[in-house]
Amino acid sequence: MARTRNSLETRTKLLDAARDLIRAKGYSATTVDDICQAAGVTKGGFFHHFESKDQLGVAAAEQFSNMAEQIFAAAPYQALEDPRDRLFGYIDFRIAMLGAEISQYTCLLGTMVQEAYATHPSVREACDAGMTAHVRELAHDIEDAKLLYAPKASWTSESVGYFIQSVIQGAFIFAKAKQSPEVAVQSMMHLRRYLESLFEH
Amino acid sequence: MARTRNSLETRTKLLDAARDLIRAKGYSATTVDDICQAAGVTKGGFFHHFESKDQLGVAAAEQFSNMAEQIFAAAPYQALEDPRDRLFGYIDFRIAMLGAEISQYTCLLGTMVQEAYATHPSVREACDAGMTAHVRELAHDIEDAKLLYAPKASWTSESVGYFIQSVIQGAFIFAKAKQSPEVAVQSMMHLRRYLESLFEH
DNA sequence: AATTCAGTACCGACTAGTTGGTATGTAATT
DNA sequence: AATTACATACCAACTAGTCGGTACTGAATT
Repeated sequence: MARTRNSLETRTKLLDAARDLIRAKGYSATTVDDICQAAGVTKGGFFHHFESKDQLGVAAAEQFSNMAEQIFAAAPYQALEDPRDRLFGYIDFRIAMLGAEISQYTCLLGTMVQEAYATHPSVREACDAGMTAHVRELAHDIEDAKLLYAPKASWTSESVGYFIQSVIQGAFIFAKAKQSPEVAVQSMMHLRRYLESLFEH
Repeated sequence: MARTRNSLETRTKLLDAARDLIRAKGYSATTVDDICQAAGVTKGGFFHHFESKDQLGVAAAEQFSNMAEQIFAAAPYQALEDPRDRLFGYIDFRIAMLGAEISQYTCLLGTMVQEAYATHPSVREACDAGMTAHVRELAHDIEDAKLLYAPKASWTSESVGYFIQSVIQGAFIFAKAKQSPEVAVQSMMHLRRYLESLFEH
């Protein structure tokens, strides 16, 4: 394997491997050796790029957050002019994602923070930062939609953003438990109905 | 240390220790030695009661499920006559629970299944069974409330039951990420508002 | 009532394999 | 020549699980 000696490429390979393995097995059960093998790198290479396993966890959370931002920024619904339409576009987009493999649509941050919140502070913080950033992004459209369709409503757009993410995270748990996205899809449909009720008049 | 030589008591101690440790650190990060130490039992004692760590995981899930059933069966809202009132009683009860310590209100099943779904089939199954049983219990009241207040609605009570649990599970993730139940409370308030909209006329 | 004895509950030292991390070497790039 | 980007070999601590042994129990036998 006369691999091109490309630092960034190796780092990315390690982060991608970590993302996939942690999504499937969790943070603790994923070993550094697992990640190295999946990325085709040796231990020495791993610790050249990351000081510790925890630091890799933080970096993986950051990379996942960036990847998510790009995916949603590039999604077709962003072209819609009405903020309410963009919001429903987001929900429908996430429902459509449930058609892929479980390992493709679950959230690395939600998975990691469950295990790490009490024992790996830096990882917890990185997961929180990533999820909060995503909610903030969403909250823009919610706020704009509120001004147009529900200016007098008592709820805050931020809380609606967190509610949406809670439903999605919870739906992932059931998709994993049932090994099928069916329940998750139905939950997201309920979520959609609720959002419709918030913006009707 | 009263050397009570009581099989059931020792087993319960092990299961209680497992429940608390796994809720805090996750399934993989919780070692058999951890559990033994917390329960005041040696390794020999542990493996006298459980064939393997996985089997303990299954037993812990079952015990947690039973404990939950008892708690909700004994909750004050069960005395209400109107099924819709009981449903809102359940939601309010769960919101009130968020006032306790994080480690007291999070769900062992949701925590375990995230890590175990792909790698520990027996644990995944036990978690699924426990969560499904809880939804089924909830769905009774939802069904009765539907017959009274929304007989023509197109949604199924089962799907509403799963939706409720999804919100709750997702709320736990944010409580862990933020180390505060604030967001979780607000999400459950949104959930309550949605349920109100389902049963109004 | 005392003795036997089989079974249960538990102990703690041990093992084979795994863990995150390190120390050192070396070929490629700058 | 110096630095970077890895590879290899290694380690101390930890991992789930084993195994021979011990203490206690309760029922049957004496």
